[in-house]
Amino acid sequence: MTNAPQLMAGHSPLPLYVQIRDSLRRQILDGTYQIHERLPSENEMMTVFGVSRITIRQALRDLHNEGLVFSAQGKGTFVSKPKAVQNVQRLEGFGEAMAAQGYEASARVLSIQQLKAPKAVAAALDLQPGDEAIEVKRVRYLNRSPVCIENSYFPMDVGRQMFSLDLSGDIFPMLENLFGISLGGADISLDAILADDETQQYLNLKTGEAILRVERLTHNRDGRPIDFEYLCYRGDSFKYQFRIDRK
Amino acid sequence: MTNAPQLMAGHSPLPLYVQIRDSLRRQILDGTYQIHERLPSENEMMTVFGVSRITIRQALRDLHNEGLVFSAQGKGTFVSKPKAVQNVQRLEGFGEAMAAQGYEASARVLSIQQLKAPKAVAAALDLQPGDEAIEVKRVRYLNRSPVCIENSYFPMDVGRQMFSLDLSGDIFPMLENLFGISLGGADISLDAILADDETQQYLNLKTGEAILRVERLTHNRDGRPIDFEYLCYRGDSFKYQFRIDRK
DNA sequence: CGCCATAACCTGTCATAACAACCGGGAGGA
DNA sequence: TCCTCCCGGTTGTTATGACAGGTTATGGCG
Repeated sequence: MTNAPQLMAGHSPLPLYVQIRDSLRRQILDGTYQIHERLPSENEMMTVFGVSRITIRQALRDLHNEGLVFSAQGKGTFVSKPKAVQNVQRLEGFGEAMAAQGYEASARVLSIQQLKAPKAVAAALDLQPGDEAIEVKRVRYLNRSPVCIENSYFPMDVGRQMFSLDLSGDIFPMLENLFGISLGGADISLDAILADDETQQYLNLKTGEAILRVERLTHNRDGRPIDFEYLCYRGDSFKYQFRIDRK
Repeated sequence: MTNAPQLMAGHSPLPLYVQIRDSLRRQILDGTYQIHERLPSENEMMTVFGVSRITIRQALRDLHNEGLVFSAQGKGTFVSKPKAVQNVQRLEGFGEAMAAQGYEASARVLSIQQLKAPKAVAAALDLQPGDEAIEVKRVRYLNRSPVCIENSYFPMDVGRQMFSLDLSGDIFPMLENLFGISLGGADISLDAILADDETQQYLNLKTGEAILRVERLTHNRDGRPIDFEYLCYRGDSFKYQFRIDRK
């Protein structure tokens, strides 16, 4: 068979524009459409996929937001992007991101405890002063070398359930699948600091090395803060990459 | 007069959905609609603004991409945003970003010269090995304190014109307005390093301070690389913030 | 041959219409 | 009283049709 039609009409497991979007994305990523190559016009796609223009445009709009294509009025829609960086626009946990790039990622739990939330944590998680929270400390390994210390704080109703779970894997999929929390977005803040003693020790650092510190506050889809973390990465072995657009 | 209709029919200066989007954004930012408050339903907006549903949805879609609102099927569309961080999803130069937050930003040019592009620069700008490029070195000040050293590299056809310009302001608006380049997006990469001697000197640092290093490759709207920069920020006086979404 | 008008094609915007899926509450039955 | 079912409201998806405005190629005219 060919590459396109037969989008499974009938009762619709997935929206048509999702199927078309994913199909186009696959063809872009596997090189069927090369960089700067023109995609078929919206009209052509209408007949190829057998849907209306609005559906095609919805698929293209998503790809545009992902940075995979760009359009020029009067000319057409073209494949834009060269490479990897890409999907860091999407909220991913450390392990998810690394696995997607073929690294072997693991984690070791240092401690898990219930405590009175520090002021910054309480503010971030929208707690009252004096409220308690769950703290999870972990070390992250990449190819068996320690690269990151992770301090995560959860509100009680979320964190309570963690004492009985295996925390050596990724927490995001756990929140979504086991706890049924739909994650929405995250506010991220980065700066650079010098390693303190504890960090130095766990990351096998010499005195006075630079640390890339990430503060990440993750919300559920309704905007409620779910997870506030400090991530301290070895400056010499980790880069944080992403892509943004102008206007 | 009221706040809504009369969207200037006729020949259309701006698309309707842009006017509606901007109007809603203004009302969200000025507090007319509070956090987590439900916006009028799409049907109500249709009659209020006197346009069709597709136009309303296009406005809401943009606001959703900006992170200002979120929708729940069967319930409605709600104001999400917590606060500032927000618009860092947009590509902005240092001065633009700081001015938007009310800081006094300035820059001092250290040098501008034509040279053979270093290997990493050539790769980023898509140049042949041996090709020349223009290098601009500047120090960035915030409220009169130095906070950042900026090394920018431009391809010859873009950079050549810079020798005769005032480079103490922002370069992005210059590229757009004077050179007529439409900027598209940027790939950004962050890590942490220790200050070298030159950086220490220009940023008034003691020995061995942490530096937040940003590599930023900015493209025009067609995907051609235009500007490759290394930005070295004082770790103690600058944070890089942004927001990302899951799926 | 060169210039310009025009046609063909493309994306951008917008209207109208319909049905699906989901949420909340109220009515009605056990 | 409590549970269930249904209905009205809301967003999600999709079709069809139309016109505006930009780009490119073609072809005719000077």
